[in-house]
Amino acid sequence: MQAWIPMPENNNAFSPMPPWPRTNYCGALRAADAGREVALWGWVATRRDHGGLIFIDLRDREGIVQLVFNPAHNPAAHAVAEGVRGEYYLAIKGAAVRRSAATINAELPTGEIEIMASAAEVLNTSLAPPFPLAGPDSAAEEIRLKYRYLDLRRAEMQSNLRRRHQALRGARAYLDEHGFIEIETPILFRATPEGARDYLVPSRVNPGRFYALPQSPQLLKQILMVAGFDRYYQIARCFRDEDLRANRQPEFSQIDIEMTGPRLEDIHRMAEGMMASIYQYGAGITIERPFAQMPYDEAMERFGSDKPDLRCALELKNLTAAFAGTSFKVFAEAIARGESIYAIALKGEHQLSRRELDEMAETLRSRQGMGLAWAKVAADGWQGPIAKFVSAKERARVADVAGLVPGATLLMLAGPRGKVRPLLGDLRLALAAKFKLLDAAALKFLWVVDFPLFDYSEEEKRLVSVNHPFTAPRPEDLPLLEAGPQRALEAHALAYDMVLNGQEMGGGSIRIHNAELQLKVFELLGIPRAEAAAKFGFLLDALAYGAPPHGGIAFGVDRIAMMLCGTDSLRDVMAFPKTQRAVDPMSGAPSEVDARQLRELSIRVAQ
RNA sequence: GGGGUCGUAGUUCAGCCCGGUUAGAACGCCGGCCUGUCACGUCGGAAGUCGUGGGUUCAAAUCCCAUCGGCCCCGCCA
Repeated sequence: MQAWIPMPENNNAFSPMPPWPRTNYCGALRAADAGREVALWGWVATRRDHGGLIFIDLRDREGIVQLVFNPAHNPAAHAVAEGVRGEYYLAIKGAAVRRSAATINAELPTGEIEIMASAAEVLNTSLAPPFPLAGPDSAAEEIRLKYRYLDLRRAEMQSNLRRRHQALRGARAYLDEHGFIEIETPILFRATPEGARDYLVPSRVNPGRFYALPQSPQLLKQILMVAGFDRYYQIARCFRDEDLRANRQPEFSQIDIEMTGPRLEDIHRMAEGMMASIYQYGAGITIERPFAQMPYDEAMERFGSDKPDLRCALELKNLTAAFAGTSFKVFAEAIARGESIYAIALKGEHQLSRRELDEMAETLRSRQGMGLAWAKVAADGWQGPIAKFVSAKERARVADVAGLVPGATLLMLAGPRGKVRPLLGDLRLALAAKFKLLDAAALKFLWVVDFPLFDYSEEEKRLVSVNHPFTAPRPEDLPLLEAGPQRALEAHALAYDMVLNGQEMGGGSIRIHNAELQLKVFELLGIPRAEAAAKFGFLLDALAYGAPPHGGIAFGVDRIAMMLCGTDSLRDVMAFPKTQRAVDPMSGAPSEVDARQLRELSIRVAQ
């Protein structure tokens, strides 16, 4: 960290306001502006000094424009340009003139004109930037984050953040138009059980007590429905104290939406309309509606994922029945244990080498403890290590189920269905990437519906919510909730995810608006009535006062921005993200604090 | 918490396997020359805690151990 900034040399004429107003953005000038007198402010992108003539590319948020300093035309301005360096901030005046045919730069939107400078002032000097600001990112991420103000000057980051802004404009425009009211909810809220680890904030005036930063405004938006706002939205900041990933930051934004009395299709049509507006504003793309819909069970069965990427036609095949009675020991034993055999069949044009197959099998064996069985399908039988254990009858049945043609490669896994399907789902995506089966330009939207209400946590030895504990079950499944935890696992939820190209864009549910049912769900989750009353009493109370049926959805703003910008990293669509260890290299957060601050908060740091 | 990978001028990287002169390149920076460049050109120059600490060795950027940091992944997280 720099202890002090070296005093810039020619800064004796400090003027807090530019000497003249700006008439145009540099990058917004066009051929049609030729002949105008313009006044510009901007950063020096590059300077090309020909000894006499000096060219400067001046940059602002709209782009760059070429300035020409000619000593014969204006010696004073030329003298200023001689002393100028990269990232100096200049104010200039001059005439926009059409370039001669030979000097037009077709690479630049402003390339048909240039500015003959008649006056120039240095509003601020600059140290030499620590990394190049032109072109794509060419510096380590740590350095980009430390000098984020410079990184954000780059055209790519300017474009990403503006696209994100446009996307949010699209969301707001749609929601405003459809009667949704934007309401802010507190950042200082209370810790609740379930879900992710909370960020805690100590209370000075209540020693020993803590606020929690909201993981989402879930409970508050439900209470706003009880309060009668009928339709609510918010671009909400959410906080989760979990380990980071390329697409996970400790604080992130959601478009949070709730409405009173919706049917499932009301929410879906609304969300599709909003997404269409986002794509229209954010990318100028018109997306097709309504979106396709697929039950969770089907998604898992066909694609091994609850967020299938439909850009790829490859599907999983259930071969359990085809191998019934097989003499291949591994499969026979799996079937005897009640397990399943699933497979992916690659077409003949997608060949894997023996080495690739072995590596794939080795990865599955070492990481998952699963044995991959593979076979290449020839006209007269199968080839591969297991071929000799498979009878002609079985081959025929498998060929039928999996639609095998000669030349195909069959990749099979045997094991518990809950394990085999997701593994093959991952394999499917890896194969799709390897053989370039994904159309990069396609936008395959999908609603995944009919999620299970509960899952069983081996770790905690209890039921856990698949979505969150406020998700309503399907009405026809209510009796299952009364029949104990085992039967409750069969219950389905009125929950849905919006999936785009294999990414979860958003998800939501119809909520429980009945206090008794809510208590029942808490009970199934192993939360005793007393604890529920202590931690969620305010919600239960609210539900008891004429709470209307309600439901909603929340979208990941950052994910949406990533899709729109075509980047794989959240950090490229956030202005000030944190590193994988949740540190901000620019400000140094999180930092130690004064002993006095800790004392006021009644906090002692354990050694 | 675990696995992988990277860390060498301001920046991006080579050198590391196989230890041995003065640790190189490009871009950037500084200075000279240059009136149509747009990644200007050209001549010259400065610039290094080889992440840090320890060990092995006559000798370590290079081999070993530990540690810190970036990134990716698993766990975790919807």
